[in-house]
Amino acid sequence: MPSPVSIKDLATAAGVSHSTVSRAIRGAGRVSAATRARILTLAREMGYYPNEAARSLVMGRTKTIGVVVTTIGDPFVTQVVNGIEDAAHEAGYSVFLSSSRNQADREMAVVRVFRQRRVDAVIVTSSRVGSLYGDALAEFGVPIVLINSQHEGRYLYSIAVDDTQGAELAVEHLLQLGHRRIGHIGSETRSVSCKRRKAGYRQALARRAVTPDPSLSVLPQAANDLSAGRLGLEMLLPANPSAIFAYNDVIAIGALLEARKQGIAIPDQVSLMGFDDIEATEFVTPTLTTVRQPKADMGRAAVEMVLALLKGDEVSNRWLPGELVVRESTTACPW
Amino acid sequence: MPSPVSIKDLATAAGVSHSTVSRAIRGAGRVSAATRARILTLAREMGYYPNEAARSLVMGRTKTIGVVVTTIGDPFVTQVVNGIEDAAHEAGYSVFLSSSRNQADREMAVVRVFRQRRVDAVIVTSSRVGSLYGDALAEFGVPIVLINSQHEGRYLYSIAVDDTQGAELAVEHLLQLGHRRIGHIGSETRSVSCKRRKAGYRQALARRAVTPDPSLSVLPQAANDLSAGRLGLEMLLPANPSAIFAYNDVIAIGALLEARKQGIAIPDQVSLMGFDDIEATEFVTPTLTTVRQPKADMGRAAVEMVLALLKGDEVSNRWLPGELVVRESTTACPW
DNA sequence: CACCTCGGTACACACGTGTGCAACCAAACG
DNA sequence: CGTTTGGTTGCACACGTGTGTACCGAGGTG
Repeated sequence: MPSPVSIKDLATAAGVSHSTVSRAIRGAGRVSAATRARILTLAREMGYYPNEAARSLVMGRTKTIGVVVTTIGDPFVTQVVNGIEDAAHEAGYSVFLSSSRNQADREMAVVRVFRQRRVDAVIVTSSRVGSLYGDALAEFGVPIVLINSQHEGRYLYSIAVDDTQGAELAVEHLLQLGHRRIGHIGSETRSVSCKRRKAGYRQALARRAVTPDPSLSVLPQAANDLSAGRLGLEMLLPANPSAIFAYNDVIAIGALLEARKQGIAIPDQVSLMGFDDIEATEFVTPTLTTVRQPKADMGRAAVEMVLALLKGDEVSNRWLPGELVVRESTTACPW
Repeated sequence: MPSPVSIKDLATAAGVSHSTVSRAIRGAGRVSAATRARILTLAREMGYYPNEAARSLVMGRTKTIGVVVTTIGDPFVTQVVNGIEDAAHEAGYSVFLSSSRNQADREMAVVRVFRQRRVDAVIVTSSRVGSLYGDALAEFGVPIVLINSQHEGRYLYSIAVDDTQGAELAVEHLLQLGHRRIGHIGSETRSVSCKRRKAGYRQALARRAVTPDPSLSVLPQAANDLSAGRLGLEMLLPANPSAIFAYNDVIAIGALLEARKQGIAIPDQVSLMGFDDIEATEFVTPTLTTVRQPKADMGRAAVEMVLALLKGDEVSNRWLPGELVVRESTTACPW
């Protein structure tokens, strides 16, 4: 286990002072081309890699972004992190990944670790960002960007999908297929974005002068998983919808499974749409029509925002548009 | 943007030297209980968080693990990273996440970054670990643990699922259901584990004295995705199997979709199994019987191995057992 | 020739923390 | 009271890197 070669080792080997080496490596400063070339080849030969810890210490920055996720298992989070990592890598930043599991103690621990590590910025995906947690983050004093957060704060910046526009897109698609009795299954656990998607649903109906039927809009009391979709479908059936727009894909898939169980043909009897475009939409039968969230783009946008904030630029929150993805679960209204 | 409070600020505030503060914080060393308590409460009040970069510099370790994945999008990788992050967090380590995307230049860049950051160890998930890449990693001089790698090296440590045992489990399940003509769809792109699973398939058959039919074992020339499964099913149909064991879940789902397209009822006409237990197995219809890889456990095991290696312990490679998960896609042989 | 300029280099300090060693102090002991 | 002892604390250095400043030599100019 040979200890890594330091800038001093390199300096002695090259017969110069360590400061000359530093300038040669960084490319900045007045170093003769000859010396510079000699140092660079020597560095390669000796396998010199500048110690980022030391560099961070003197520069007062770590070139590091802390990313908090509730759980990496969430297929949505996964793609966002993908985009974050990609953009961070390009900008020369590294990513610390930590999951909070929605546990208060874990959240506090993550903040503490990030403070100790002196991350230059923090990106939080899909979290509630409880008040306690948010305060701790804000007091931290580094740029914080939230992605699809349920939190609306003054000192926090955010990137999110345009829930209203996305929902309008979805419902407009159903309207164009001739549907008029369009049901909506909401989500209790994600109230902010749920409210926005419901607003989009209403606006799309209003634009076509379809009077909304309250019995066509349900809010199952269940966790944000398949069961909410199953329950939602049951609640919706008495209202006799020809199409259903679910809050998200998981709920839509839950409704799909329940429909199959009850012998309801999708899309022949009822058209069905979700929101998010998770991977599983392609695995179910029929494949699920949905509104794609530009997940990787949202991750990239978060990094861009972080970089702008670090540069001291003024930035404002961004809402990225959703994109309609038509698959097999929607078809013309049979009536 | 107040710059973070340093150990010196705390020392002046407490009226002691910074070394006393250091000892008080770390708990080690001879400091009177009174002074210690005073410093600790003061630290809390002033919001002091020890700078890990400085600590790393003087301690010669970073309490950091570099994790390389091909892509975070892979649902398998996701769960492994989950386990890694969890175990690392418990041990006081932080995780640098980087994706290589199976691109040589990215792989080299990742190694370079990890060297600069002086990570204490590296964990690599599901990679080919090309020779170039592997050499660069080995020269790095820190413990390296591979998870489900296709690479067999002398200086590299590894954690993997027991492919042979898992495949035996799968085929034994089908045999118990009365199947005798059991087909197998392999994967070209992951030759090492594919070979092992095929061996397990053969051994299970041999134990029940079922003579293997070569036409029941196919190796579609396709990427490791749904299309391989579709192609595999087509290749297998002429051999008239009553059950199929696919190399993994994605391939099995591909076969499932193709079967539906061709009007073949699963499981009534043909039983179907995968391997891995990815999330989508619960979303397809029928839900997919499979062999679960203990993904999170594999991640945790990798961290344990890393910690042992850092302690200087002798360690040996580990194969974790797969676990049979029976769902709807398998049933008794109809013949 | 003296002076100035400018490119190249070294010296010294700083960043924040851990730690060996010496110094100090109080108490106990002779 | 002097000495020893043991527990607290400070001093100084180290870790690896960036950078302001000074030094030095060469070349140009008056």
